[in-house]
Amino acid sequence: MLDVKVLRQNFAEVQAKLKHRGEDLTDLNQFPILDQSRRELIAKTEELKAKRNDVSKEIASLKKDKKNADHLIQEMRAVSDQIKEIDRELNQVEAKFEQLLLSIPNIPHESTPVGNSEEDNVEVRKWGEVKTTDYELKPHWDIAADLGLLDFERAAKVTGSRFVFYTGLGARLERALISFMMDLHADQHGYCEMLPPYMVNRTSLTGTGQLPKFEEDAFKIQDWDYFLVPTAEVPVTNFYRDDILSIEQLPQKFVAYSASFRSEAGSAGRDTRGLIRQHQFNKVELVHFVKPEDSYQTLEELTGHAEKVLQLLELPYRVMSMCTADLGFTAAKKYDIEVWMPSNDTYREISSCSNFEDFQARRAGIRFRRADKAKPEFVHTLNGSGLAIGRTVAAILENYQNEDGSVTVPTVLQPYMGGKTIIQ
RNA sequence: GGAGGAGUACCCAAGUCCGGCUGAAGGGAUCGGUCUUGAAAACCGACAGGGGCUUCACGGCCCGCGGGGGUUCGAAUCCCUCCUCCUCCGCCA
Repeated sequence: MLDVKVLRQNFAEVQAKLKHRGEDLTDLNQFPILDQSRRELIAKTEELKAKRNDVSKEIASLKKDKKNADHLIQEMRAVSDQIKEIDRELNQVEAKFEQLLLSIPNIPHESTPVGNSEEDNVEVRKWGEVKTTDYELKPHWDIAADLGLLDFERAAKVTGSRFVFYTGLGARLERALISFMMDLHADQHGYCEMLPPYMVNRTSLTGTGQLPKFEEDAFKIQDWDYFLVPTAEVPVTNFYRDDILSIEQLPQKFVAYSASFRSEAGSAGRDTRGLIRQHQFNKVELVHFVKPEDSYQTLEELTGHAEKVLQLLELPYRVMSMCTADLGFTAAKKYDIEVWMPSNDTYREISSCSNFEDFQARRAGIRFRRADKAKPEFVHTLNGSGLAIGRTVAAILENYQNEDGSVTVPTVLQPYMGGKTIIQ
C-alpha cells in the first residue's frame, strides 16, 4: 500500500513511475475523486458528532436538575439520523478507497531497471563454471526415475498432477537440503529459526500483498477463510502484524522452512515435467524487518545469503535484477537468482530476493519507534528464498550426474546424507 | 462437538446488574525529582496509546473499554454477531 499523503501530493509523479510496470492503471484515476469526497464526508459527520456530544452533555445536566429536555432530544434525534445517513455514505466511499489503495502496486526503486518484459532484466553477476561433458546430460526427472528418487505417477494417482512423492534417497536428499540450509542461515548468517503455520487467514494474505488481487493463485480451504501458504513469507511477515517494535528489536531476521502451495493458475502446460513447477514444494525462506534507511544494504546481504547456499553446493548461477515489468506487485526492487539447469541449457529461477520498503508494513501495520515517545514509523520488510528446495534437488541431480547414471552427493551435503557420497 | 467463564490503557485491576460530570478509579512497572557517598526504601511529580479530519502554525475536533453492527438525545455499561483466551466433558495425532 502506498502512502495516501504521497499519493495525494505527488499524484502525477506516482502515476508516471507506476506506468513502467505495464499494469492497467485506469482505476488509479479514481483516487483524487474518492479522496476528496471521503474527506468532505468526514468533515460533515464530525461536525455533527461534535454538536451531538455537546448537546448530549447538556441534556444530561438538565435531566440531573430534573428539568425538561424534550426539545433538545427532539432536535438531536434529527441530528443523529443525519449522522447515520452520512456515515452510511462514508462507509461506502471508504470501502472503495481502501480497495483502490490495496490494488495499487508498489513504486519501483530508482535502481530498478526500466523495462517492458523479462527480456529487459539485467544480469548483475554470474558465479561458477558450467560443466561441459562429452556424454549426454539427462533431465532430472529421467535421472530420478532411473535411481528411484521421485514418483510422479503415484502422486498423480493419490492427489493429482503437479504433485510428487520423494522416495528413498530422494526423500533423504530433500530433507538433507532443508537441514543444510536451515543450519547455514541459523548458525552462520545469524537468523532466528521459525516454523510457521501452513495456513493463514485473509488478513495475512492481504498484509503481504497476495490479496485482494491474486486470490486465484492461492489454495483456499473449503468452508474456512483460510488459505494454504504460498510461501513462508506470509506467516513470518505477518508475525508482527499490527505491532509496534522498539528500536532495539531492529533489525530482525528469520529463517523459516515451510511447504509452499500454489495453484499455478495460468501456468497450464508450462514445466509439466519434473520438480520445477509443483502445486506443493518445500522452501527455506529468509525474512527481514529493518529500519528504512538500512533496507537496500540489507537486500544485498540477503541476496548474498541465498547465493552462499549455491556456492557451497557448487552450483553455477547468475543474479538478475528484475526490471519494472517483471517486479511483481509488491516489490520496489527484486533480484532473482537463477541456477544452471543443463536439461534446459539455461538458468532457472531458484530464489527471489525482494525489498518491499514499507509497502507490506503499511498494509500489515508493522511499525517501530526510534525512541520512547517517538511517533511510530513503518519498518521496511524484505524476503528471499534461501532456497526453493525442489528446484535445488533438480539442479543437483542435473549438475552432479555422472556418465554411469549415478549422482555425486555435493560435499557439504554428505554429512546430512549419512556420509553417502554417491546416489546410484 | 457439549456446558460454563472471561477479554478495560505497558501489566494487574475497578466500573457493566440500575446507560449520562468515568474521555475511564486503584495498584504495579516506567520516567523525572527530593533524600543518600552511591543505591535501596520512603516521599513528591509525570504517565492512554494509536488513527483520522482541520490549521502555515499554536491549537481545535472526531473515533478508540476484543472486532463489527444495532437500540438510544446519549453506550465500557443494553441487544445482535464474529474473534480470541480459560475451565470441565466428549473425541483425537
